[in-house]
Amino acid sequence: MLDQRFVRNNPDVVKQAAANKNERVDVDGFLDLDARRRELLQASESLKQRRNTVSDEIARMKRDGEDASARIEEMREVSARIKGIDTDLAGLQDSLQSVLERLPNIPHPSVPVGADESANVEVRRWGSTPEVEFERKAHWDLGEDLDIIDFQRAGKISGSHFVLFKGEGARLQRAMIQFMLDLHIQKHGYTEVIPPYIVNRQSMFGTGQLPKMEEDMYRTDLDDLFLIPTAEVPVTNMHRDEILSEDDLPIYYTAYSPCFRREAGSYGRETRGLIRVHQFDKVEMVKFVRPETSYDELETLVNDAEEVLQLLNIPYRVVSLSTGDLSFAAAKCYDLEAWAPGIDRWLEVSSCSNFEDFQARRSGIRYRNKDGKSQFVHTLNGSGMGMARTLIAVLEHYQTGRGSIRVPEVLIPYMGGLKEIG
RNA sequence: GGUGGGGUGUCUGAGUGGCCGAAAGAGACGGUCUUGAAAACCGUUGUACCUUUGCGGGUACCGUGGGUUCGAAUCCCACCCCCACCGCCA
Repeated sequence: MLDQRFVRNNPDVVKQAAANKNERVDVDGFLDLDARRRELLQASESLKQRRNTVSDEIARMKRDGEDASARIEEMREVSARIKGIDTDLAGLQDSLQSVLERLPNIPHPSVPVGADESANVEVRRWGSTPEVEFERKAHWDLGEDLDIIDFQRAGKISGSHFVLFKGEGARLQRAMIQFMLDLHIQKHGYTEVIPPYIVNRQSMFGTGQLPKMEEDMYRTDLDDLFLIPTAEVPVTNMHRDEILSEDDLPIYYTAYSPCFRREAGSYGRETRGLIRVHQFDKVEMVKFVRPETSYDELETLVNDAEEVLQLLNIPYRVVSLSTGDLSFAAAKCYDLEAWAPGIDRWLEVSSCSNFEDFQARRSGIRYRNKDGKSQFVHTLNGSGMGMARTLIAVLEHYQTGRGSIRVPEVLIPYMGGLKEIG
């Protein structure tokens, strides 16, 4: 959420930011409501001041045994007027709030301006795919041939775009999760958490999924709870409505969780196999930091994510998302795209974002600085990595001419010494 | 699901209709003392919003939302959350 006063004083900045993010917002309507609100507020507050003064007077008169009935009668009227104004005011506040919570975050000046992903800028590239003398298979064929991924039965159990991993496929996935968590905990200094995977409405609002993305999430109607689309939600909300001490910062958390996404209306493009599924596993990293450090923290966050791919020896590129591709809450975002040689394309396997104080303001995450003043922290998060797609890259990259999959060096200990699948 | 207890500021915790934005303690910050530190003592210390060029002025906030009242942290209603016990399920 943006600061209301900031919107009032910088309407053009907000409009431009929204336009660059392809969001339709009614900033002028907001300014209108905002002006009317202040007018009513002043009226209400000066009446309340009068009421408070006279109420004190009434109290005094009663103590002194004087007759206060005339004043009481007068205040009865004043209170009625206040009530009327406050009702209107509450309506205005609601409208104002709903505009405000739909205003997207302002992109950082370093973010390339552009309509969509075609304006994204490649920042760097790492690794290479060795030439092979055989035709590489796509992961869906590898998965079926080796009997480690079962799309058919997943469809029967749950529906299309669900997956079932089996045998060494399941173990490989678990090994990757374990490896990533250990890396972030031991080498990068993150604290592991296992959060709830089902969260309430307020948590979804805090990180910015609501109100915009309600259609994209699974909800339990009876309790009005949501299945998390990413561990970012529960982990960021750990410190909702808290005031942290400056000494606590920065805070780094990493969490494994399954992620649930309805992906309403997003099919049609190539989404076969594991590319876009309703449930996948992910290791997430979340940071709470002092504002002045957040862009440096973003860089190290990306580096932490990159190291996963480097250790897996998967070629990838780092892309700075353009304004049009940037999510609602993000001020800046780098995607990590791994190369999948079987399907011959780059796959987004990680997204690392700085939200600045956008999420913190929505969810009341502050810290007390050295001067004793409380202010909003900056929050960041990044995947390290998203499992299904990273698995695609591993399968397609490590396949052999014999149809088997070599186990990446770093995963062998996590696979009980197994060096090859199939 | 039932019964009982409870949600107050950064924290602990008092307060049951007006003099309560709220005692007390802790913490934090500043000072005195000290070679330095600790202790002791003194002082300061909530947030948001409106208004003002500034000094300042004002309003609201005691889980959330309503209600009663001239006036609510305090009384009434509903809801949410936490704790304990019981029931049910694993």
